[in-house]
Amino acid sequence: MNQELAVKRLGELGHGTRMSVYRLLVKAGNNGLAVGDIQERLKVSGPTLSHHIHRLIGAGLVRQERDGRTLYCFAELEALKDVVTFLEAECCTL
Amino acid sequence: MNQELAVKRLGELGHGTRMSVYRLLVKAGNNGLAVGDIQERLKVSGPTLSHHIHRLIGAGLVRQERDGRTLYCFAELEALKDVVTFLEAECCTL
DNA sequence: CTTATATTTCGAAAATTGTAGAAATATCGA
DNA sequence: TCGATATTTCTACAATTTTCGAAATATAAG
Repeated sequence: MNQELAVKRLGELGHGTRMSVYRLLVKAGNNGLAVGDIQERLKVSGPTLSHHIHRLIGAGLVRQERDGRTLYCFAELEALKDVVTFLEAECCTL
Repeated sequence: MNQELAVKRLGELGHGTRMSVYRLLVKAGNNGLAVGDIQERLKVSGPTLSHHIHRLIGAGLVRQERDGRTLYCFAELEALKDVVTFLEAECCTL
């Protein structure tokens, strides 16, 4: 994990809506959560939610799988764990 | 640690220059680092550096102490540790 | 094939962020 | 007091981000 990637992931999680999306996905676990379900829980428009989800995907923090008309989203837990490892190693006294 | 504060801190660290500043300060430890020394290491103008340092201060991640004409900056390690604790507790499977 | 559902892409406006030159402030030393 | 050093504040501009309505795409069901 290099600084550039860690910074990118931190930046994406440094936004209330995206953090809320990520936490919902973590809680949803292996079942994942449909985009529509996320939208129902957080109150944000479809286009806005889609935008944020795609930023999370771009940072490797979220993955999607389609099932028919429904797109399920999943948290990429390893991606966040790598960030935490980076922070502990590089930012907590050296 | 609530989500709002965690998000704020994550957002501030989600910027290359600010992350570099923070890491330099962590490495500097109890001696801290003068603003001028930071500026010498990272290549960025005074006003820009000042701006970023003040954002880190606003998030509680950095503290300053003046000694004569020199302003020393210090990393607030506990602030980051709290963020890490938040991430581990809230974002790594529940 | 037509309609309904799920989600994205397009396009555009408002807000925020990042940047640095110029000027201002703070402190020291002569 | 005057000049030098350290840093900030002011100001303004460019770039990015955030947001969402409208239109487009994808898939399923009838």
